Amino acid sequence: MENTEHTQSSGKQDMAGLLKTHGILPTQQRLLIARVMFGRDQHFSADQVMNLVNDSRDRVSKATVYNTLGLFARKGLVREVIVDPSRVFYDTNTSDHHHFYNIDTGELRDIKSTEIQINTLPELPDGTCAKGVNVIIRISNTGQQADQAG
Amino acid sequence: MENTEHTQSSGKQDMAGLLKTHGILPTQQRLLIARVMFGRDQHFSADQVMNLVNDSRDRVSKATVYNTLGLFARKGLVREVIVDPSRVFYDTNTSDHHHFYNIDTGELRDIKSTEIQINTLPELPDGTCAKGVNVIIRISNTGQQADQAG
DNA sequence: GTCAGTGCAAACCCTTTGCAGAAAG
DNA sequence: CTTTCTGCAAAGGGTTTGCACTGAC
Repeated sequence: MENTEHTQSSGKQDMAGLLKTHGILPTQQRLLIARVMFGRDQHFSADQVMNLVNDSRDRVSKATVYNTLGLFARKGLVREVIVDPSRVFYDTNTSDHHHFYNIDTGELRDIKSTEIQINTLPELPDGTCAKGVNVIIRISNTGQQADQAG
Repeated sequence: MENTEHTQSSGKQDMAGLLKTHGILPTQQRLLIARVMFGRDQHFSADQVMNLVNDSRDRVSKATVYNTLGLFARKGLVREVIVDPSRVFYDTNTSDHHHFYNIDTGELRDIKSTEIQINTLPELPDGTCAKGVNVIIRISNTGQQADQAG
């Protein structure tokens, strides 16, 4: 595979390269979605991506947004983040890191992997291998009271 | 088959007490659900609870199962575990601990809090307080290969 | 007797799917 | 020209809701 460095600044060409690098055929819709996601904030629900893409003059159908996000995740371009039972978030940061999840606002925020140091990891169940360690720190806005102490 | 007369007096009282302790009115259906959950394995989807409850001669409607699980979670009797976008798990173990999640089988398994030692925790965003730290180690059965190559 | 809880089915919401037409190579 | 992708709308599956009935106190 060609090494197409993605400088994140100029756009269309780099994105096409980025997609190809990940084994993804860079169609028009996929480029739109990729450009929208890699150009801004880094956590998106499918719905947010839908809105961002369709704010511009171009448009992509809902089915294609879902299919594309699933494809990106499978190919390692983005990472799925499961913190909310009602929707999946997609994170353009695929490096090793963790998350704050604000249960009041739904905001998702990165924690650098260097900011959480895990000393001991348990031994894995027999016949399994680790696919990833996710730390989620659920936070809420001070002053508000949840039902349960965590 | 199963002995459906086992908890007529003693189990019922304990469960009723447990519910009351958590500020939950111990109705018949809630007792059934609590008895099913606290009597076996410790991670349940709503659907599993539904099946377990309705295996016996008694029955509880789907709406009541969902409402009850939500109530139990809000009252701190069980803990919601969010690891799978397609369903919520309820954990009868509310003490501080973490989870293995087998992405192949969907199996959820406890990790004692003593088995994971976290050295450094990041500082919280302004105006927020921590509601819980969840560590999820996603595992898969050895030999199987995920899609993510590039 | 009063008020909360329950059951049913329909509503909801996010996500996936089937298929015909369009685009990519 | 062949294969893959896209769009639409409908289906799916877990969860929630509205309302009349039942049960708890």
